[in-house]
Amino acid sequence: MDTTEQFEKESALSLKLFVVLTRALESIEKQVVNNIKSYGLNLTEFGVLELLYHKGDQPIQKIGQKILLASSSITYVVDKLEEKHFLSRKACPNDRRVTHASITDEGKQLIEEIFPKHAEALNEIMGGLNAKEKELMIDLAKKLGLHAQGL
Amino acid sequence: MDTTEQFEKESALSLKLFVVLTRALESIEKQVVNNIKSYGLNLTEFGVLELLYHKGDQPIQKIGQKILLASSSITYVVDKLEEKHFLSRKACPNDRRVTHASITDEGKQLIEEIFPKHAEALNEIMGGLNAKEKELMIDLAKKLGLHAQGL
DNA sequence: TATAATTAATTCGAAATCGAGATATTTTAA
DNA sequence: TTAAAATATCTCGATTTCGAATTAATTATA
Repeated sequence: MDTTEQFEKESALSLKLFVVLTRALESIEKQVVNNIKSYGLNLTEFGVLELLYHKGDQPIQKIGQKILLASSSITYVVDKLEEKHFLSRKACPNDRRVTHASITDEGKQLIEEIFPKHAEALNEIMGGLNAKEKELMIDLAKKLGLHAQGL
Repeated sequence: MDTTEQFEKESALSLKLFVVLTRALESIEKQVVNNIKSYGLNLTEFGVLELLYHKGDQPIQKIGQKILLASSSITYVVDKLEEKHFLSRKACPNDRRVTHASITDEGKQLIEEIFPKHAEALNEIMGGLNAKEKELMIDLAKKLGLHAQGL
């Protein structure tokens, strides 16, 4: 096989991988969203609350980095969660440009209720793979993500 | 290891897989979107055009099934593409409920220009994995997606 | 120190997506 | 054969996300 052919084959694989991954994640997310929306949250809101619950108070801008969301979008999501009383904004004493988002007791209570069910549902949704395969896929996804991120 | 412990471990893996996959695909899509938007298309529009180019005319509703989009959203996307003269609607002679979407010459020209570059870019974006790993991941993603879809 | 560059959060308008409901047509079944 | 159920598309209003521009505060630099 010459180099051109080699390259064609590799490209076809990359394309295929992209399509298959996209479709798989669409199906998975559809399920997850369904589970979470019965608690009045969307996936982004859940992600933000979960982050605050497990990692503690965060500068608003840090949240955007972790959830991969534009700064204007975080403002919007934090507004929504604040309206629902699941988090509160707290001025940062060191740097007056910064606002911290902090999960409320009500928010904690919600996450403590949702999270185990979310984990269980996710486990069913991911039931197409066994433990070994999941570990394998985690490694592959990490490699893939790291490379793509660094471009 | 007892069954509870087993289950906890499996759940943790599922959770991790979900997070890692989501992050990876976010990074990948960000790159792909950047490449495509320089041609005035978003990812959905590109997907629709590409489908029509490679699979021929399609009933509007079929498009939604393949791209995983709500019927109201397809109407919107097809409107956009029609405005840009990349596709046209054609009444179905057999079933008057149905409208076919058909790629125009202008649309074909665009896809013929974009697609090779898209494939090449995607190949770089996916450069974190070698061919064997890609094949492996394709299989895993297929399994995962099929199972999630069937729930 | 004064000025310039950077950073954090917000506002605003536009785009993309959804779900519920409407309309037209076709298919099923009583 | 007619009435009921199903199907395809579209309209409409609401939600979520984005990018560009704005404001305020901090840090770097001349």
